[in-house]
Amino acid sequence: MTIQESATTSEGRPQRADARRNHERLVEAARELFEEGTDTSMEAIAKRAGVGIGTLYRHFPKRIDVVEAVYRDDVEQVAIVAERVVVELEPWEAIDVFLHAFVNYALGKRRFLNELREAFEKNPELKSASRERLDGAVRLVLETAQRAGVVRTDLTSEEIYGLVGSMCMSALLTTEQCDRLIGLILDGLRVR
Amino acid sequence: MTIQESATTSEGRPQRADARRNHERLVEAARELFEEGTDTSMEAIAKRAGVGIGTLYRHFPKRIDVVEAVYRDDVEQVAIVAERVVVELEPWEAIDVFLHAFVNYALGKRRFLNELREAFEKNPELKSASRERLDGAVRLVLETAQRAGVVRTDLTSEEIYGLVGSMCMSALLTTEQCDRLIGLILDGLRVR
DNA sequence: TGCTAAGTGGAGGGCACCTCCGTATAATAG
DNA sequence: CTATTATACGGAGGTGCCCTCCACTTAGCA
Repeated sequence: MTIQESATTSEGRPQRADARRNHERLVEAARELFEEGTDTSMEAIAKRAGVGIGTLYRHFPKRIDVVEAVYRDDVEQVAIVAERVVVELEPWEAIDVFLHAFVNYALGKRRFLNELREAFEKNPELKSASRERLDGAVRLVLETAQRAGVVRTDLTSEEIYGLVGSMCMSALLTTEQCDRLIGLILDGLRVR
Repeated sequence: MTIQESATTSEGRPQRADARRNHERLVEAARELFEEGTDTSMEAIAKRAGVGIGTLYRHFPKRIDVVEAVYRDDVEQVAIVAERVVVELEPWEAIDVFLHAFVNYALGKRRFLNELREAFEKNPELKSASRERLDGAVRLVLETAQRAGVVRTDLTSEEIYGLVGSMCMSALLTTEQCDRLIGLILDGLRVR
């Protein structure tokens, strides 16, 4: 668990402005560095965020807490994409854009599967909460498309989630193969 | 690549007896320690093998080389089980015992999937060679059972290998679930 | 404007991977 | 059996990483 979940700690004053800014910078820096491998050092993350190493550790007591924060943020981004596409795009376009964003998210996770497993073990709430959030995002987009009649109705969000998720996690498929398979899945979903 | 593949280097004298003994001890010690997590230190491996740290590094220049050696050895063990069961056991018993040994091997690999991926990347020959060896082992046992008429003939070794392998690799299944599923698969294979 | 809780930053402890090189010894030749 | 030498051993110490600690700084409030 990181120091705060929202702008305020559970009791007492609101978090100071500089602390909040640094927190955001650190997550941002960590995500950028994780893009190219999980073997980034804590020092590198702090440096990139423009803060001291002590500050990094104040916000994230252990290395695994940084992983967790980046993961939480990624999940949030995917969920936000879902909420945006259903109001901003046509139903079919929405599911198309969303699934690609989802795959993009999931493929990134392949890199630190081990670290993620560790984080899940340490904190089961993380697993269930993010799973719920992601499943809700898939459901939102899928059901919108289904109600609009552009996607077949004999599939549930869990099935889509499971199919796409495990496809991305498989060590046997390349990124390109996953991309092509997403096209295939979309074709299969579409009502003709 | 470790220092030697067999008893002799590519040219020149045979390897010294003490070096050979230490090599075996090191692989043995590493396997035992890896059983309970890949975060074992090099010092711990050397100590358990009863050799100095320098000796460990003489045999395995990088940490990943130890992982590779243990993996090679594990694959070899599975292949040897295959060769033994086909001559020592009845055909049905043979496939039963072998598949359990195979699952046992594969489940152990879940622990250091990341490290293994790294080893494969560094040395593609490792991946193809072990895959070939394992597939050959499955084929030997399967075809023996098929010729004896105790196993259905409409399945190939690749299919069994893929099915059992991916089942074991899935992060979603527990060891117990895999064990039960192996029973299921065996039931499905048997000619009634 | 001054007070103080909240926050910052980096020196340094401890541990892990790996290198280097002086010492020891197995294998061979005389 | 002894001498020779390539081969192998072992561990002190270099480097880098995770993390702790605490003296210093600052945002936010009265």
